[in-house]
Amino acid sequence: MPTSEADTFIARVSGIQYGMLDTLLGYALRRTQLRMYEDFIASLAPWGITPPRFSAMVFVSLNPGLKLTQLAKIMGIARSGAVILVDALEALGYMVREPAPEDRRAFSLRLTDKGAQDLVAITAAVQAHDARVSGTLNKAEQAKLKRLLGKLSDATWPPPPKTGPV
Amino acid sequence: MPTSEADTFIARVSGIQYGMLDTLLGYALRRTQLRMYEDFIASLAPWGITPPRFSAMVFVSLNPGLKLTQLAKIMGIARSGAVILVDALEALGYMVREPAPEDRRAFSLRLTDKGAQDLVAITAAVQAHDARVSGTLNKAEQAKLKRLLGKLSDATWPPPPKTGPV
DNA sequence: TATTGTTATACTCTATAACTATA
DNA sequence: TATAGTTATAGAGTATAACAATA
Repeated sequence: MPTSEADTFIARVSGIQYGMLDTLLGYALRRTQLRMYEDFIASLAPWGITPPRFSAMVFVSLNPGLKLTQLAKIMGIARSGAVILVDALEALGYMVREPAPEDRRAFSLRLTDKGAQDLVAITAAVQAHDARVSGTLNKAEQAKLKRLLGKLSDATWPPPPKTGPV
Repeated sequence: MPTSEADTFIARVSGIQYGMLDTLLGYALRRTQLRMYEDFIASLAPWGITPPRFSAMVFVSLNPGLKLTQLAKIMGIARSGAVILVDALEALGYMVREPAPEDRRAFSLRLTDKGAQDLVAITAAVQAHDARVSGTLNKAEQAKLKRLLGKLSDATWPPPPKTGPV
């Protein structure tokens, strides 16, 4: 959420030269994502839900019995990060660790009843947020944008060259 | 850059249900931006340049005499963040604070000779990174994607509703 | 030996608030 | 009084590394 001194939203400032920044896909992506992330936080503040927490709830909801290590892998974070994430969702009363029957080292994750119930409203709020922001574009544009982002993020990219300063 | 245990890149895991996450613009944006940010860091590692540092160098280069407070506003960060950013660029020998003639409280920022020189190579590396990643899409798709992102991020969004848990 | 979850620790990036010197 | 830059401090979020229990 915007705060007193610093707006996380990178508003365009008139009279300032942006130069080649305006030609970069990465800069456009960064501006958009930063602003949308901020709107997500503001929209979900009543539930204490952040984007990673929401993703974790959805994954556990649709893939019950998920282990911490699997969740970490799916979300692209370290296991220690998954521990903290699950701790937070447990503290919110949304998730629990249960002993895994087949592996006494591991825990199976599942949503609590409260978690499953609240996830309905949370999901609706997330969808409303996403639709409200997307509403700036028409339906065809929204579909096009999602398709292009999906194509870009799922593609194999050539590795960065090993070059550097002379 | 990918590390031993945790890939920051959120790779899609087969056999996992993603549910409505795959319908969200925000999720697609997050996945793409995270991966591209990581590629930027890897590509610019030889110079110690991160996306915010690059932006700051470009802004100061094109808008010489910029004050710290202005830089903070342009970049959407707090003044204390701008201090740290400029400190880092000063430590790299790329930027200096100069007394502002018209206001003895303020500093004018400018690039050092080294900063201006290296910015040429750095800019080329950034453009190469951006083009390499964008190369997954054809030229028309790249243009379309940038246009849609620009339209989305520059638009005025309706504010989040004040609703919450019952 | 390898893996699971955990803890300890640290680093980055961001923020707020209080301070100082000017305006 | 208000503003520019600074400093102190803290809170997310991320990481690595080492550990105990179990495979």
